[in-house]
Amino acid sequence: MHSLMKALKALSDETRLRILNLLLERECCVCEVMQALNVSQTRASRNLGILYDAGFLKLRKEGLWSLYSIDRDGMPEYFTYLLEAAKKALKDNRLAIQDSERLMKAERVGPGRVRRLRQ
Amino acid sequence: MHSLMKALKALSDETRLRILNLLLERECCVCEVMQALNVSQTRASRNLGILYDAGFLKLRKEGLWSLYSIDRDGMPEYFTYLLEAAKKALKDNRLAIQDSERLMKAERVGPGRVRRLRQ
DNA sequence: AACCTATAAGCATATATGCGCATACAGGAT
DNA sequence: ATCCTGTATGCGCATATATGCTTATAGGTT
Repeated sequence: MHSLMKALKALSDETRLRILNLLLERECCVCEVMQALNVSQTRASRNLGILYDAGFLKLRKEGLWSLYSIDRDGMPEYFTYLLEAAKKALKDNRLAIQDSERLMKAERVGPGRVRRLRQ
Repeated sequence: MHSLMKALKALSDETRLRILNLLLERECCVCEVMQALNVSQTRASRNLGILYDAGFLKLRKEGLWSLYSIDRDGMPEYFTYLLEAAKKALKDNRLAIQDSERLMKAERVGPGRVRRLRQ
């Protein structure tokens, strides 16, 4: 039950649902998430970490980048039901759609260069 | 997304998962829940209310009793996935099994008489 | 009417959560 | 080695959450 509670807590947050929405499309690094959601680096990293701890994500390091993706093989069977529910609920969500669009334009550069690009 | 978040928040609590476990078996009144979980009246009532507000339960009044049950027809489609996940995760849970056993012995009497029965 | 009884709601309090700021850490480049 | 860059973490603060105690409400009984 503890694992389920942790998973549910992890999902019951707007930021993290939005992140999940991105990762349901493809693997992302922290800097892509922060661009797509338009949130701070701290916020992106923290919430990815929470989803990771809950068991939804796996992490792959590539040079400087931390690449997160959904850990379909590693997670308990019943997590799939939770993902399915999230998928259904996010399908027509305005915010989630916007995020997905911004993800397409996002570049794999970190906060430093993002800051510069914005000026 | 707001509805999903509310649903997930409602489920991400031990007391409420235990309550859901009972209601997956059958309709219950508040006093039966408090006996099965061995918690205070306030706690049983509050958490039933939270599950109700989130959209999982329906309420039927019968005399003094408030009878809560899972609202399969009234809830959004994707809630079923959440219930399915909870069901799977609770299946072998020690606490949940104990609760179910105590539910069988519970009587449809409120806190007043429960207190007296215990002496 | 007065009195029980089952449930809900207000209030106070302890604990948990989310976030930004600043800083630490680690891989690459020079 | 130093410097830059992407990510993670400690700290403090504001807000949210869960719970018990007490009180209110409403149906039943006598």
